Amino acid sequence: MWRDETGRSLADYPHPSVAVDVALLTVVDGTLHVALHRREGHATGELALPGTFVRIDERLADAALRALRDHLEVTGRSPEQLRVFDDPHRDDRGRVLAIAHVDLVDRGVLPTGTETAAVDTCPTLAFDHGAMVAAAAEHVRARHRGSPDPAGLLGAEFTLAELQGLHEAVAGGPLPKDTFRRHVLGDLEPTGGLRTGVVGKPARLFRRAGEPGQPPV
Amino acid sequence: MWRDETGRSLADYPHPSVAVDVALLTVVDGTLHVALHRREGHATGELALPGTFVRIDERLADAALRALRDHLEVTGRSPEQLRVFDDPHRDDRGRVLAIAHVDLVDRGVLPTGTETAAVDTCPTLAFDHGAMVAAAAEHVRARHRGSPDPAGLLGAEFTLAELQGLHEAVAGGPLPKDTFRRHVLGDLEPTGGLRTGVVGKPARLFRRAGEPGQPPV
DNA sequence: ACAAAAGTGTTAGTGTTACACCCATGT
DNA sequence: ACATGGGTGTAACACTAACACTTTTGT
Repeated sequence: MWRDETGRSLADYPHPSVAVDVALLTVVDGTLHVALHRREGHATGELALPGTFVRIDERLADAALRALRDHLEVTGRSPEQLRVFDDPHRDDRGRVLAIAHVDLVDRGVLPTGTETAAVDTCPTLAFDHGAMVAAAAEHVRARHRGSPDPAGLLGAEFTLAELQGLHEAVAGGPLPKDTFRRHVLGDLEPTGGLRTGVVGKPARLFRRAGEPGQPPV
Repeated sequence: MWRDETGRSLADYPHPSVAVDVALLTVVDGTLHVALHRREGHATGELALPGTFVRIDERLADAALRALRDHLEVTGRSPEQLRVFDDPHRDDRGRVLAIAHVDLVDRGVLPTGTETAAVDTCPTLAFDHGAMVAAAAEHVRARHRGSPDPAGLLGAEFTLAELQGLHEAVAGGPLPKDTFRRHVLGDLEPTGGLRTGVVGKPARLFRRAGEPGQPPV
């Protein structure tokens, strides 16, 4: 264990606690929602993002996964770091830095009954979690403007209509059909399959370019 | 002071220390450089970014300013948060999370004799500071692709040639003159002044649109 | 036959790139 | 006069947005 010239280790100096919070976004009824839970312990009953304190030997990503597991019973995702929230009074238990994370998942990975709220009409949340939700929504919206289904919600194969539905839900409004198709087509390749069975012309299936599927001959 | 049900405060739980590090970028000889210093105390003699531990009641921005003042004698800037570096073994004194920051300043604000290194051919640095420099360079390059002189290095008035020189230094390569002018012209307004005295046609002076100068009648 | 959904042709407008050239000044 | 650096005209090309249309299915 390292000691400084006065014999103290790093932990002997007073320093902020560190928490992670995760804005787990999902699409419900065609609009972007965030998964919430009701706090127990401190601030009992308030709606909040799943979060936890970072243990001394834990990576941020692992702490974020632990928060999702403990508060929402969700596993196996990979939240992305957003930024640090550092208002000295954001938590009245003491000085706590919070590192906000985001991820976007299919509704199916949330246990039935999980509480969610639309990101654009979010109720008051504990701490500064409202600001985190806003930052998270802005983040995923920016990513979805740049590439088709960056979070891989749709699985390996999907139709252009399914993809457009997802992007409209994320963006929070309708997108023009023809422009949207031509915009994303460059990043997709047809699998050759068709989605059939419903009324209307069968839709071609696509996958993101450069993914498994048939490897090139 | 808040206590949990076992009578402990937050500080009684073992938790990571938190540091800030600042990649202070500047332009030297037409290329993007980063200001460095030689460490004293732990890791004596190694080249590193200016950094410091965050005090328990201090905001990240204030800690970053303190690091700049103590290690580089630079004051009055406003570094921007980049992201958290959290490898558990990045500091052999114990568990230390580092929140990297960036800023871009005129060479003139650095005391003469300040050590700098070109970001693209950076020597080995202490901790994971090499990765921070790479992230910082990518960040300012992205910002400079989007708007003219976002850091305000050039002051209130400048010619298009001066602006282009700055952007070429940041980008790390030449930019086509005519395209560059037309690209930035939408975000600038002419002040009416001319830069004269040197050989060649006098250059018009510009300012960023929506800044002091003459207020509209 | 008809509704529903997929998919395309076309056009107008806008932005990008690069070539070439003209303009105003100091020496 | 001429070198130096500032500034612009123009044409090819690509991208975007919107309209209207054709195609292929289930009922």
